[in-house]
Amino acid sequence: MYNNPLPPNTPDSEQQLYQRALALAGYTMKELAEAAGLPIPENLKRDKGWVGMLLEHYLGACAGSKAEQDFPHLGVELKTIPVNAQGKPLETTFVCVAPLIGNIGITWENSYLRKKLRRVLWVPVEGERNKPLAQRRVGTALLWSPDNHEEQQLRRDWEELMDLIVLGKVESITARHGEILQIRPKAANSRALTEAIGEFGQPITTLPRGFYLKKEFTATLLSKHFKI
DNA sequence: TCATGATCATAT
DNA sequence: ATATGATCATGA
Repeated sequence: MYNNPLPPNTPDSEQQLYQRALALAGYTMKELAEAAGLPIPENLKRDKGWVGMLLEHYLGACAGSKAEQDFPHLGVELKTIPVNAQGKPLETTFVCVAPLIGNIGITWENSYLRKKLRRVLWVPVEGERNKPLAQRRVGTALLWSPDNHEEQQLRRDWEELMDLIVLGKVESITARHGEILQIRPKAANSRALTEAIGEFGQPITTLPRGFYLKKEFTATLLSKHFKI
């Protein structure tokens, strides 16, 4: 197998990527889909990742890549985020799967979640369900890295949640754990199972989980940047 | 009304 | 089943 080749149109610097993202502001999904020659679904019920894939296309992300970020050569992760008319997030943000086994030697410093969030290109897109997908517009993109405070919040939550996983308490974790990070199911359906550690240290089978950023956190980071 | 738990599509 | 991309939809 070949390694993931970079797309021919991938940006070769962070600034170029950012400028390209800024240039999308104001366009509707219909305009972008038509210009790209892509069919646009009526809604996202059966195409939940459609907006993300469309933006990946425009920004030259490595589609289908198994690399650690969308732009591995730049170390940047792309996140589209659905927002309301006031720019507030309508959904939590999926970051990555929570590892339920094989966590010996895993620390915050070398964690996959930290790596994913080191540098994020946030692209807000109107996402209110009463607005037809075709009419939804792209907002102003934001390049972000966690500041010291944000990093400490992330670290505390990650360590608390990972402790529970390692101690066999994964099935007692709810979305209410964590200040800014939460763990929720991330699966095709409730019958998809994966291996984890049970309350007596024995192997169990449970729903795959993912780390998500809570809405209040992403709302704050977006507003911080756009405030005056 | 809204967050939690559940789910959808596709590629490998 | 796991990874990518996330949003849906129902109970509180």
